[in-house]
Amino acid sequence: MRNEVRKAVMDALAPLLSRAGTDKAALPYIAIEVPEDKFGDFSTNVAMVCTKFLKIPPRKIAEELLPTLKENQLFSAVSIAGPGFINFSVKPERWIEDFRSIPDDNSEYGSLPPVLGEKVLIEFVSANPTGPLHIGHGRGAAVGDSLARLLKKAGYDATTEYYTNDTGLQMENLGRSTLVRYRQLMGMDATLPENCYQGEYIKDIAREIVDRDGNRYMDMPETEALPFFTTYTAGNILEDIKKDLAHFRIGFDTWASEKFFHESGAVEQTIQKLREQGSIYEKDGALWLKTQYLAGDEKDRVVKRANGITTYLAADIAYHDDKYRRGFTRIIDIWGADHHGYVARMKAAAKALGQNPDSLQPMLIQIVSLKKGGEVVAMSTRSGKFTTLKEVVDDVGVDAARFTFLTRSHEAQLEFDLDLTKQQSSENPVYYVQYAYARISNIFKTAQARGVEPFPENPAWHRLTVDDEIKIMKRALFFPALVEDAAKGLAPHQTTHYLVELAGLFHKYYNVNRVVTDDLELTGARLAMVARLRTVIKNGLELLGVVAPETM
RNA sequence: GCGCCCGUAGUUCAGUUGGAUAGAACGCCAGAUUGCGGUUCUGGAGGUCAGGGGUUCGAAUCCCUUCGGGCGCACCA
Repeated sequence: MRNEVRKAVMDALAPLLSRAGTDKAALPYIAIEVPEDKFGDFSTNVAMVCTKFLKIPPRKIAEELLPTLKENQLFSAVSIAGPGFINFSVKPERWIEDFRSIPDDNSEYGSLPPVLGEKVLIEFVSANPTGPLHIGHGRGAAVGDSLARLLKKAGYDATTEYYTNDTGLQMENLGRSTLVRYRQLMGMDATLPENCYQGEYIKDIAREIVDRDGNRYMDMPETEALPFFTTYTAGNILEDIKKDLAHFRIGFDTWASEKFFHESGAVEQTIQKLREQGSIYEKDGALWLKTQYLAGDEKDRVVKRANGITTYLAADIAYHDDKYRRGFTRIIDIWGADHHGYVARMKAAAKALGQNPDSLQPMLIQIVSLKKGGEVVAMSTRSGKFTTLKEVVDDVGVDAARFTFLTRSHEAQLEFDLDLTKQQSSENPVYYVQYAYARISNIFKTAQARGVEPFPENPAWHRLTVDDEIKIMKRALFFPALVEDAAKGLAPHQTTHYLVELAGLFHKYYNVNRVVTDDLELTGARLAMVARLRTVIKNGLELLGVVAPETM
């Protein structure tokens, strides 16, 4: 529908453009919006936006467009208002005509035609296998997964990936942590170094090794035992991470490993390539990437240390090179907000690799603060004192957790209220939306119990005259536009707001209107309507990875 | 000290690449509700968009500045 309005506007604008001798490629973005009710169904700022361009006052442009727009059969009314807005009312029969094309069988709806020439990679979570996922990872997971669903729905070729940092100094620290705990369990007087991982889960893993292999590693020198402990611990933790993610309904299309890029020689090759090409130079025995020159970074960054060991950044450059080689044209990296200093570095890397830096889109997820019993729960990472994703999900459930993570823009800090999220009442948006779905499902059960034909061949659409019915149909029909907007804006949280609004319209309607009545014709029409509403709610929840329940 | 992000109703947050009288939920106040299924609905109060300056037809949105909060400033990852 919105696209039809856009086309009508563009068509009307065409003569003015050719008269001015300009083509529409140079045109600024023209908004087709859904305004407040009183202004009609759609509005556009086209006249204001084109003022500078055409050197004509906004109201004058609007007046020139008006006759053409009024001829369009889509509209029942077109008017100029305020500084130069053009407001449209769409003919009621056109709304119904469009609305009836929504499937009434809960099937696919809202998918947009394929976007050609774009291949998107979304990398997210990518937590180091040094400990369990915490609540912040959960937010990143929910955002990344929902974004992937959204982009796919919007017609993009999108792939999800998890990058494991399974090598390097932190991995050694991890292995040493387990080794020390192991020795302690074997009765040895060993103390855990500062830079080691203090969490209880390390002890559990050490205990597993004791049960498995007994004292086998006690006599070994550390250099010999360490690799085993590192590999075992990381593998063990990664399995737990995968389990937690699976339970949170997060799946990845592909898994990438830092170790692989080192072992395959890709890291060295990439460094070599960039060095020959002039983006890397040598200073103080180390190799530096010109991040300052390439992307305005504060300073240049080391990719290979003086001791010959490559840095994390080096591997990440090789990894991103690999992403581009695999044919991705857009690379979305979802990171914690504490990585913002890393953005310039990777933009520089993209540029050095010969790519457009704009094709790399890091999304920084702001922190989550946990609130319990009205108080904010303190969290610190390394010390092992943090709330795990698993704890939260076990407490509030997968649906509520996912939905809550997606109620806020990813770039706003989020307060996660455990008590509220756990509550199964209308105060909790996720239940409010799910309840709307369950209610509709129940209406059909009622209809069935009363022997009413739930899907009449030709619903009497003209019987749907209640104000709220029209509102519901219009809002439901906005769904494809929502998919388009949210995908374009990388803003999956818009889906939750939309669903809450849609559910609100329905609850209000339900409260004053009965669907199943003795009036069979009206009943048939209303059933046809709520069936289509159900489709939209289900497909919306699907974008969030939240279940649409038949019963609560 | 330098850099990045943020500051919107009592609270948590939206605000569609600058648009019409800044919205929602929760909370609060007042009411409705024997009905398909409970966890329902209606109305109301509530704002210096942190403060100040600028850009223009028009600013919560863009620029400068002050204040307040978060984060980052490694040859760690």
